[in-house]
Amino acid sequence: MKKKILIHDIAKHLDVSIATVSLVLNGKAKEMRISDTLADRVQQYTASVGYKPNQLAKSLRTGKTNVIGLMVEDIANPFFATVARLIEKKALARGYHIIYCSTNNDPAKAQGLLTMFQERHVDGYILALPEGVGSEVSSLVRSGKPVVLFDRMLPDVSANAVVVDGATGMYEATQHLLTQGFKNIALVSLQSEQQQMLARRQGYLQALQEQNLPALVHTVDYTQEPEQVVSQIQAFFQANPSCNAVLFATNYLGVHGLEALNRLGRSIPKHMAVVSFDDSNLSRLYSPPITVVAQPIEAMAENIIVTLLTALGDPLKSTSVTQLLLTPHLLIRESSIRFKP
Amino acid sequence: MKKKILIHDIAKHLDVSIATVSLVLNGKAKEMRISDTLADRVQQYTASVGYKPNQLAKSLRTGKTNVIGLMVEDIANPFFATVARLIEKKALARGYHIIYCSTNNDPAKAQGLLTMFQERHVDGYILALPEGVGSEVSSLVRSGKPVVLFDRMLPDVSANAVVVDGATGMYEATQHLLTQGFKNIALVSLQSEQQQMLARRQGYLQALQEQNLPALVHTVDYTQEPEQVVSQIQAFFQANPSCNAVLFATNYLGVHGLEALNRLGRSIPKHMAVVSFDDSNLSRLYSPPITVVAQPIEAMAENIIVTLLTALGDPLKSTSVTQLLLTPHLLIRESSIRFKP
DNA sequence: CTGAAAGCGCTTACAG
DNA sequence: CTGAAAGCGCTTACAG
Repeated sequence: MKKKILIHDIAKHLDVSIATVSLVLNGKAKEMRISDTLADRVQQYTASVGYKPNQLAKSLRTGKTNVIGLMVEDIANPFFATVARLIEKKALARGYHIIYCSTNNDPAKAQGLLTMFQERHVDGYILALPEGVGSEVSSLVRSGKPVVLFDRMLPDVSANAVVVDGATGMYEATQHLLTQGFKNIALVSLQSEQQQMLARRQGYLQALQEQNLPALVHTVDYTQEPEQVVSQIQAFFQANPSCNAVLFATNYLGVHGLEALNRLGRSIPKHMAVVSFDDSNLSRLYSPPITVVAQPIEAMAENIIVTLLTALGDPLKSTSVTQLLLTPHLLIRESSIRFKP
Repeated sequence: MKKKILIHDIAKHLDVSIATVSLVLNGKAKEMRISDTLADRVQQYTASVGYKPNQLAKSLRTGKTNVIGLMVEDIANPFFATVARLIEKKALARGYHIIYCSTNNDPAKAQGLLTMFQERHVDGYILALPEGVGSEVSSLVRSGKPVVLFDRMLPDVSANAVVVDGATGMYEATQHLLTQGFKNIALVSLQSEQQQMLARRQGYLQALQEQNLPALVHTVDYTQEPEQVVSQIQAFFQANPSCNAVLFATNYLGVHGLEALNRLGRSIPKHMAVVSFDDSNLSRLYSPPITVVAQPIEAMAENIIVTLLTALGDPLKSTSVTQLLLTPHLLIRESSIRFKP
């Protein structure tokens, strides 16, 4: 770590003005008709001494930080972790860095983090938010800041969004179970009015309705301890002995649901057919392997970052809102195939 | 989003000098003997208008950003994701924010990210690094920046570190298998000279040596595609038919190793006893549940953040280096219990 | 107790 | 083509 070298030092050494150095470094040499010879000398020298402009000063002056704020529900959730990793990679390739935060689905925390992002002057926002922060996001969007919602939209908020068509995903998953001959299909979902949860439930309900079959929905309070969640799901299965197929609306529920079935000694798919939302190592390697509605994570990440960069590109064009609905795909595995003894 | 309000605005409105406002806001009112009455007025007013100082300007001036750079191998790896979430939470409670990055174990990428952290003027560094960046880290430490290495140390680098005693963890795991009566125990590890990998292997070797039993180590090239990793492990098992117990040195290897055993139709623990490093949902819920060497993640996160904050507190005390070796614990599950027909 | 002023390190009109 | 100067928004000696 040598002493930090400043633009002033390099200007002095090269015997040119600070402006010249700055202009060259910011690619405005041509524009300002600085001679190629001089520009080259500046480039050479700055590279040789490894000069790095102070980003703080630069940001203060230009109002740009090259930082994107990314808010997820829980960074330790494999779905969000994978999206985060892909976004980070793609953003980095475009010169942007990512600050992550987990909201844990707490609106107060999400609000605090939103404020923090503003204080840090992030250039753009990528958000998977809990309910109850609609007005904050609306004013953020109105202020002209590039915002992309993902995983879930917010009711009454007109912002860019990249989400998966959970309704169709669940509709197809339910139809698949029906085709297999199951008639008593339950849905285990969250006690949440989040848009993506409603959509998933909606797909399930529609498929059953079309066949005039009864629905059976159990919602779990996710603020409880994991242990409680498991026993709650256990109790639900015990209270509904005729139910022989179940859809878990999130991978979080899938994990705890499998544990519950385990404890009850119900074998899959013999006693209970299972489909979960989100693919994972667990689903793939479980015995039997679990059928899942897989989200197109790579495509989500790509679309999120492209949408955000577009908005960053023309801040004035913020009047037009892009909302993308990506199609998930059903990965059929053993857990949902009708058991033939 | 109203117009951004500045310290100048509030000074004018209160008819005091900018300095007064700044001093009060930074808790130096007493020190500068500003009257309580005035101080209160300032507090009241700034709170009422929701004034937030521009962090960029503040940082430029003070040289402090309240940002900590966290570098992990892969944020989508459950171990690192969990550590990251805990660190984020604990840091936030102390007023620090986290920037994460994944190195993917690539020294060039790690080096680039290190430079980026410096450009962003992070106040402190929390690093799980690949091999080959020792000199960069050494000069960082020498420059007086607070650094905490975790998960793995770097050879010849004298820096704060919080790591798990993998040697003991693996030693105990191997002993457990020996106690169960297994004599042909293999280790599947990574083609890597990273310190924590060497330690884990070392624990395994020592346990076998004490019993005069032969070791059987297979190392996997982790830069390959997942599919290749699986088939490589498969081939290893096929080439060593007498091997009836295996230790996987990371959860990444555990996942692929289970897949390999699956494909070979080897049942656990009947044909092959299994122990993996790192606990996970998969290990817990697998059939049979997998015995693991679990890292004390919560304790790691706490010690990391405390060590870093201590270093941030007295930058001069950077002469003393804290290196913590935490003890992992063996969670014995069915996968390693000698099969009794 | 308080105000005027320098300075953190940069970018960018503006005038030559 | 290039230089002097203002200004991004703050903090903090320094002088009163």
